[in-house]
Amino acid sequence: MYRPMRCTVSGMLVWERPEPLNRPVPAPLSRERIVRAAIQLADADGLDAVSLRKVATVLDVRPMRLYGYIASKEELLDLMVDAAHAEIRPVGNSWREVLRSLAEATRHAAHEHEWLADLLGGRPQLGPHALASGETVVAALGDVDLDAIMPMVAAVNAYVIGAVRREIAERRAERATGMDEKRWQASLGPYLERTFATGRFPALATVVRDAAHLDADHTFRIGLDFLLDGIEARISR
Amino acid sequence: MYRPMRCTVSGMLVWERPEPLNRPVPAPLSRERIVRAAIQLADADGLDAVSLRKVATVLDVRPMRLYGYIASKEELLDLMVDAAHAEIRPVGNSWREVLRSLAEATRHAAHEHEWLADLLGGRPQLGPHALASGETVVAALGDVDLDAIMPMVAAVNAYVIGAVRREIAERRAERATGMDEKRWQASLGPYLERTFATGRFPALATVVRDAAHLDADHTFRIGLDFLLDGIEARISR
DNA sequence: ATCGTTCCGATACAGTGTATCGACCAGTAC
DNA sequence: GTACTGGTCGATACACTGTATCGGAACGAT
Repeated sequence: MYRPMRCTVSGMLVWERPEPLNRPVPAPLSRERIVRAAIQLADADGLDAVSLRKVATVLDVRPMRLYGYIASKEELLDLMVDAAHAEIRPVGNSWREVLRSLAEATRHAAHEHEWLADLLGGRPQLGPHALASGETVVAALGDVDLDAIMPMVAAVNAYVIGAVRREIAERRAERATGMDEKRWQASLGPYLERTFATGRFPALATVVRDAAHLDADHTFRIGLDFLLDGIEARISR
Repeated sequence: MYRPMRCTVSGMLVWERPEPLNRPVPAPLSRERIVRAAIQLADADGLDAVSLRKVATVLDVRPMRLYGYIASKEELLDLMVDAAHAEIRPVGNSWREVLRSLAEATRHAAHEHEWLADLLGGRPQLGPHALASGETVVAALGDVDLDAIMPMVAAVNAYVIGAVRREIAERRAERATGMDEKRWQASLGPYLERTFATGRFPALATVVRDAAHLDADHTFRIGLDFLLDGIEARISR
């Protein structure tokens, strides 16, 4: 930017040298661009692929430049999580609809950004978009007893975080083994089979072998229904 | 070990040289010792303090030695989590007692090993101790409909994971700010106050300011009660 | 004694987050 | 025009990470 044009490469005068084509004024840096670049990397190759150097490279900038906008990598991760919260917009008329919508929207966001599962619940979420989600939910719970609101929302959030984490963890495990051998029987099936064959976990073996296996959607919704039913029972008491 | 004793340091003959004092045969390496060392580091300084080099140093061993016992750092973390599951021994006679015990025991373990909160739910837990916990729980649920067991346990586990994560995250935030300024009003209180003063989150502000604030124990138990109530309603239907 | 074979672990590599500080800039005074 | 100054920016450096590689030592067989 401040650098003087001392680049008379190969002796050509300015008049002969063609205008540099693809060197428009690089869009000025901003937290938003940084976070977008980081999210793009994380979406593509997972959270481990997010390094300040790679982010800087994507933005065609030197790494230390980023420290003008964020104080540490952790802050960048916080910003990423808050950006994800921008996509979580619960809707609904009753408290039950809103809480269910909150849960589904969070799960949906984690499906689109698997790295979110690694970050959710890891640090307090106080960014503007997270607070906006909270505001929407709480506002829709206007007819609920004031002291009951926090516990309700906290419980639903806790359930969602745990459920989504396990879901994503399993999805990754299946991808890691199942990609190689079509069915995820590859290494987990046999391993469990062998382990159960030892007879040390008879009850567990029975459940895993004989009980109905629900898919991820149903499992999530059943747990959520448990919770919402329990909440309903308590607040209408 | 195989190295010949070529260390006639300073020319003293064997007869004059004192026996090396604190060099007993180093207890033979084992996964258990490695995991214990890793847990010791994590308990003391958090998960980030666990590096293969530091673990090796604690065991007075060269880093690459560890790869004879584990294939990657990730495996070490898996072993740590399974070791933690050894301390999770749910008890109880009814399904409700057992599930509550499972939840409380998991929470207790995470309080003693905060790093557990970072790892819980991050990967499928299939180690022997984790399976043993599962076996205990499932065995105590013998009188419950077979197809209902998995969803029940999964829901409780999901809730616990999310609740514990948030709890530990908040505890850390309080420690980080509160240690410096006695009360955690240090930076969060004022920040929230300022944010709410903008009037953009009126409903949230009302709840945070006017609603009763429960402590961590109550919050956890209330959410758990919601869930258990909901489960009870469904299975006795 | 010599040759394979095996396996251990020192070294090396490619990468990380970030502290430091020299270089360079605009602005001011003369 | 020149000299100085105050402040900012980012190249370099540092300490550290997980792990691939492969020279060489140890051992069994010939």
